[in-house]
Amino acid sequence: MPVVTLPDGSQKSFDKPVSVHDVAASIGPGLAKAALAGKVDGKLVDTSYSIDTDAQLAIVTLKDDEALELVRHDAAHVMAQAVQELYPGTQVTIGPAIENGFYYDFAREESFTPEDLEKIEARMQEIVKRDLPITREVWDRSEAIKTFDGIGEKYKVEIIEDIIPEGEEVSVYRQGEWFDVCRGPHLPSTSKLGKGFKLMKVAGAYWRGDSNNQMLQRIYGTAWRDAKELKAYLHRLEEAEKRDHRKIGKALDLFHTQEEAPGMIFWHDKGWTIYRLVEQYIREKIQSAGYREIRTPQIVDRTLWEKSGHWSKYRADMFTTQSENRDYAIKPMNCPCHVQVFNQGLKSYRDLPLRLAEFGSCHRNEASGTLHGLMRVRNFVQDDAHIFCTEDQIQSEVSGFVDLLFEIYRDFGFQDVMIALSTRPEQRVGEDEVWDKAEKALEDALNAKGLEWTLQPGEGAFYGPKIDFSLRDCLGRVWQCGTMQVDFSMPGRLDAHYIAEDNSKKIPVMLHRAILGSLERFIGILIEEYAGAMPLWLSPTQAVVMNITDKQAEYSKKVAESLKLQGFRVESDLRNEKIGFKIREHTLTRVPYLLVVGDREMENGSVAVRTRSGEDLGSLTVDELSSRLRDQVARRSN
RNA sequence: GCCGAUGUAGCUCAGUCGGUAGAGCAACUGAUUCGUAAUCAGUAGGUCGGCGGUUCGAUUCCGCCCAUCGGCUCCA
Repeated sequence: MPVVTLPDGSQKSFDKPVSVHDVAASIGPGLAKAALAGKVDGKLVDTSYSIDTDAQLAIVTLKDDEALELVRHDAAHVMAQAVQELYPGTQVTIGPAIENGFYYDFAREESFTPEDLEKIEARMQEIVKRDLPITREVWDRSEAIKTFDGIGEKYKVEIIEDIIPEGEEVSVYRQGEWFDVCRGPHLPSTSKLGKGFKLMKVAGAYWRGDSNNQMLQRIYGTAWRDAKELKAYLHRLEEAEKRDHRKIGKALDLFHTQEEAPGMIFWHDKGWTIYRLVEQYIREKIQSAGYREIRTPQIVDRTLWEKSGHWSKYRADMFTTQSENRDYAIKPMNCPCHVQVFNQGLKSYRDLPLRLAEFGSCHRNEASGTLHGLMRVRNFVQDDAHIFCTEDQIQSEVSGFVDLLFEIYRDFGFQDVMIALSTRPEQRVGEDEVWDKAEKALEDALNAKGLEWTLQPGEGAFYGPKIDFSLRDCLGRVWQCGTMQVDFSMPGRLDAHYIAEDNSKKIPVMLHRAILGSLERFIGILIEEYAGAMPLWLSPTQAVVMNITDKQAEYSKKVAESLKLQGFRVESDLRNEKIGFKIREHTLTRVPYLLVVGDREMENGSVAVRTRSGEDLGSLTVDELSSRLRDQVARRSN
């Protein structure tokens, strides 16, 4: 005799167990048709789920966010069915819903081609049309293993064997002839998938994410409530692709790369201007935060890397060179050198915390397949620093760092920062009590700021826990920028010590920290964030003075010169072109201010000001303009 | 590194079922001196990513390599 309570508080009682679908039908035929799933006491279930005790029930329809996930998951199943119908012998593995869509990993000898994707998509549409009921079955575990083994699905067998404990039952979803092991829930039938899906790309993916395993073929798709939402998503993607820093970098003449130096950037003057501005800004920030900037060698004898532990662990990823029978490594990081600086002269506890910063150029021989524009390079410069301190100072240093980081991110206009705390991995150095203390220090610092963060257990470095701060690129890909890592290992390995208050010799803790991370990567993200229209303070060219006819050439030069003397980055465009042509060109290269001078302006000593967004600010005197620019630069506003 | 795709003029791209290639923009020359997103005309520009093979002949077909793009793995 279940009593079902609906979200509006109304109750319905039934004299026997009822399915979610039955309840929906008892409310109305429209709802029965729209019902895709149910939420029983907060748990998402199929519409066929039988309610036999009193329960809270919400009927899930396409309007609900949960439904979108079901749609995506079902799209994966329908795709797998389509693939297996079209390409017999292909084995299925796993196929989850993901952000914006779904994927399914297949094991098949031949590769899927773009034409195959079209065929598969067409077959999916057909399966949707067939309107196959999707039903849940419960199988005995050993029976399931036998069945999947019998049809040659060895990956499925492995999944059942590994994921489902012996003695437990296996839930299987069936649509027509096709069935798959799945936790569910699923839509009531394939037609509910509708027309809002599209296959996007094929990619390789290792079985179970392990590069020692066989490589499978992953087909990615996107799925939405309907065709209209799909179209909107595809449009958003197109727009996002226009922000790609590699495209903008070329279009705005910021940098280039070429075959002869894979993963390394040729910075052009405009891009390098941005780079220097970013670096100079950070330099000022860290100076007032009590850091001392140093500079250490790029090429260092291998013995130092052996001592630091990098040679044994990362040798393959280091560029090396040799001279006069000595082996060297081109530094992949600055920290061992910073310890050398720390080690010069006897340090006292009074010297701590000692914060050593360096914009050091590092090289890492990243795997070729991982390189990506400015985001993943082989030569980069970090806004790197190492803080030598006592264990007791960790928390206040972390706290101060987090404040500085957010102040800086704010100045660059970033709001959406993802924070993750990574704790002790299985293989590690250091006492557990020290780990406890360090992890707690990091956690407390984050919580004290009221920040949202996620925990990544076991993901810390072998030498200590860390906090990572990540930003997203235009396509939503996440890139780590800031970092704060506690290190109990390296100072000891490299003989760093200080004299404590009690006159004993102690090893300092070292904090590795960066705010922007790689300047290359950070600038890539900046370019995408602003779609190339950098805020005034970072614009390589802040204004262009353009004349209407040759008559105003001298005056234009004078205006440009005067602004340059005041410290602004200004160019003049005196070409014999129509004013519309010049405006178009400089608008497309995202110059913030376009200063037009004709006879009128020349007469009254002004400039006609237009912004890159097309706004007409009317006539301003050069003084009025420069105070406007100065103010905007000071506020770092866009 | 692994899987797949791609590589043609400075840029964006078309093309050749094997007979050494084209457009638009940019560049250059000339004309035009013009008021807020493209003035007109002309000229020039390519070892068709690299190396090798097949062929009378390869940018096109085959092999290897390099780079790029999308994923996977990795990221001290």
